[in-house]
Amino acid sequence: MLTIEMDNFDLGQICRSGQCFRMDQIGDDRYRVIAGDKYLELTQERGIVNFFCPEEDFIFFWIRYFDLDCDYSEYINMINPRDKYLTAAGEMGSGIRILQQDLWEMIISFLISQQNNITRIKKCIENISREFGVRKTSSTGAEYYAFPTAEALALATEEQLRECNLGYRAKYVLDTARKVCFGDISLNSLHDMTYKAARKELLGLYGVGEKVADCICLFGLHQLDAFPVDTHIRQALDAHYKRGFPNRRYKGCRGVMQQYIFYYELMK
DNA sequence: CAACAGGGGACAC
DNA sequence: GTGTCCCCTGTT
Repeated sequence: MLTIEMDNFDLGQICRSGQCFRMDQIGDDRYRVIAGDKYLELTQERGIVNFFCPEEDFIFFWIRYFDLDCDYSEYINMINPRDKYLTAAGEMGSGIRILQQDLWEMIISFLISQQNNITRIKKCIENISREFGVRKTSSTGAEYYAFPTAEALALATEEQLRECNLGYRAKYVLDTARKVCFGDISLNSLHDMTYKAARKELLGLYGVGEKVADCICLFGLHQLDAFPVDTHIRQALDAHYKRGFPNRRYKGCRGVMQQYIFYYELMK
């Protein structure tokens, strides 16, 4: 077990913010995360966070995953004090982090997310992981299924994916898995692109529209300027930013502000 | 039982 | 850019 003390870090907020569909609260202060083929349980009391994993995984995986090298008070302090709405949102979600999740996992997860609610998205992802992912045992002895690889999903049939409750999204997932396998799109190269270029590339995938592309950029490529606009954000923007969101001021971290707004709308 | 909405997107005009 | 269909599933 590893213990750290961390500011602007709240597992409950991160969990509820809904960026990770495989993060769950499993006890009063205890959470579980499955990311790629990795498993982690962790607890938090105030600023003290306990990671139940080998030190190696913490250093080479979870630090990056939870963006622990980044001081989020800098984002909070960037908020215009005269913007009462965003100030309140930042206070409510001050412990949120933009997780650095796996690109492939984000592409599939947000393909599934369209016209869908979080409970069902989670079920769908557990279903495809159970069907097509590798069964593993964590260092703490927990059994879980890794997120399925592109190769595994490319070999699936649309019917099998529909049985995982994906509905009409099954064909999107299948098409994308095959494109990745055949090299029609290089996931590695997306990491080297600008936000604009990566977004454009992602929009070429069947089933990926602007909102989904921005979610993938934000959570899978850590492009912090990506600003996904869903129905909730749309309503918030219409209500509080009738002359448009101050994009100039928050250039480079618009996605962080989006998360504060999204969480605030969810929780207030 | 029917209606409806849930973190959209494709496609045709 | 607007409208229409998609036709999924859980909830009301």
